[in-house]
Amino acid sequence: MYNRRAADMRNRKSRTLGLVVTTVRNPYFAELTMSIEQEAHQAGYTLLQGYSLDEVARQRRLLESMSEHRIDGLMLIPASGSPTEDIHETVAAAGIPHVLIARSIPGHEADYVGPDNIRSGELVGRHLATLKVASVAFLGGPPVSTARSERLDGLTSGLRAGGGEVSYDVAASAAGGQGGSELVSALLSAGAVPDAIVAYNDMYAFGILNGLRAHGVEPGRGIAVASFDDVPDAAAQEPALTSVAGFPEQVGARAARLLLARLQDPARASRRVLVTPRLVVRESTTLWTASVSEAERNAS
Amino acid sequence: MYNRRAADMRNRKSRTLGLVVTTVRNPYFAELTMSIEQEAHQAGYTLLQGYSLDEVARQRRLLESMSEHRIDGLMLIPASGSPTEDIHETVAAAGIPHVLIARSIPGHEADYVGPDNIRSGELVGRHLATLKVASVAFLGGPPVSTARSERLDGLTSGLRAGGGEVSYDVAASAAGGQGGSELVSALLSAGAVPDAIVAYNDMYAFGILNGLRAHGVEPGRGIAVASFDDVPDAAAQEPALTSVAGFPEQVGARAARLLLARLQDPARASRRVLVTPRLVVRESTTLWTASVSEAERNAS
DNA sequence: CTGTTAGCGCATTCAC
DNA sequence: GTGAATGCGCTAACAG
Repeated sequence: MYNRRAADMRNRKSRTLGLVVTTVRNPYFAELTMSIEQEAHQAGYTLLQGYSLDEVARQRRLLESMSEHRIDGLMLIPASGSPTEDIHETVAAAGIPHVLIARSIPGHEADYVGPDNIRSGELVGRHLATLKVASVAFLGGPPVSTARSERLDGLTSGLRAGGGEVSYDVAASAAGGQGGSELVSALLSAGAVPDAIVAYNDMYAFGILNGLRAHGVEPGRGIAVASFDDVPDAAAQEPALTSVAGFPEQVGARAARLLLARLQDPARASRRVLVTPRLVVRESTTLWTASVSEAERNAS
Repeated sequence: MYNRRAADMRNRKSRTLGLVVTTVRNPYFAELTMSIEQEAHQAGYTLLQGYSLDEVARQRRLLESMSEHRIDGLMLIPASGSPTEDIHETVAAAGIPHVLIARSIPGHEADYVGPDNIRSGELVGRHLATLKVASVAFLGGPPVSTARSERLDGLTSGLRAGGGEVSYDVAASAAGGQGGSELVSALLSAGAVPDAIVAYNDMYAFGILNGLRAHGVEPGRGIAVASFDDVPDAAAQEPALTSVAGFPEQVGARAARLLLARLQDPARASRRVLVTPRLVVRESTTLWTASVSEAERNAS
């Protein structure tokens, strides 16, 4: 049987790409991963995959290992708090082209593909403003993550642009390994009862829906809930979850193609590709609208 | 930087393992995959991964590609209907040790690790018999799959062993690309109203719960629903889903370790490892019990 | 056009 | 002990 490795060694390439993601437990990343594999396989590359579990140490070992294995290029969803040195000392030092996905690394110049988190946040903010929501809490997400801060920034500016007064202001609490349910408990038992909760992503939102119920608050009606990613299960929640679609297949495909393009032309300027998001409005926020209008009718 | 590929070529090894799964959209396989990666990485191997999408043609291309890349060993969740020739002509011909996971290939002698599907089916069968369920429909799953037929066989024998009379008998309909919701529609509009529906796995079961509601049947109370895998979301369903836990982390870890052991000793006899399942009883079946006792009380 | 050779980057072997 | 040659399986360049 043909030994491609020997041939590749002669040609000084490996026909192999690396993909490091944090986890594939999140359906968004699962979809992203499958999309990338499709694209890579179609282009004649095989995929070396690893999971960082969002731990920089593990990520570093994976990057070293993949660099030693001489991947031709790398796609990486950076673990939160990834030091730019880790990338430099491993892949960059070995001259391996790479594209960052979904999260960028501050101060690290590189190709990037991800959903447009700022616009995503704005979409949610404007929507909530339309509902006359007066206080919002932002819950969940890795403590340090560009995706998280972008979504939060977008949310804030969207609320303002929508003309809503956010008196309670956007209280943001990140997850130190906690799930949505625990975050809600912490929020409510601190005495805070916002009109709406915006979750970092659907995984947190699902926990938040349960957490609210556990505290006797009817999710959607008592407190509006919105989120990001629009994973398939979002539509199946009770109440169905308002979420901003992030199109993981598109993000994955464009990331893979961007890397392939760079392999052709290593000198090209680094690009930043933002996938346009779409807000999908469902009961978890519209129910709250209804309750407000009711209250208003009662008041007048 | 150290070039492991050159070293490996000299040593006639690649320190690389292959993993081919059908999809990682199913959380069961996602967990399995992550568990395998952990184990492989810890043993100093990197993982070449591919998704067959349950298509034999795609699987074949992946196996060829991985064989050419000289993986030291392979872990495979066979696409349904995989011909044993495909394995032989690719990995076996190249002398690559491999272990099959979750599904076996009839007539193919190889290491195997998976949940004990027969016992899993029996657990569900006995449970339903206890509830005095008199008719059962088995829905979903790849048309040809050892996992599916094993679960079905176990279910049937479990129902019998539990002393239940299964008058409606176990009507089994496999999924030709259809989801749980469509399968329920087909079943009900054919005039069949079983006491219980057993799904091939949780993914189908989730669709079935929705399908039942769409047809005005309250899932759990009107028709009991049980399933396999016990994915995290199973407990979060409304009603919470009775399911047989299949412990994907355990299956993955044991598969990886079995492969690593074979790499040490290629001559050893092939083994068949079955992970012991556990039935997790929840409302989707216990509600039905309640409704039956009520009906009996009313009758007497 | 077909057959031979040199070298990709290592580890192993042999000579010194 | 240190240092130079050999070969893993290919492909490209070269010679016949």
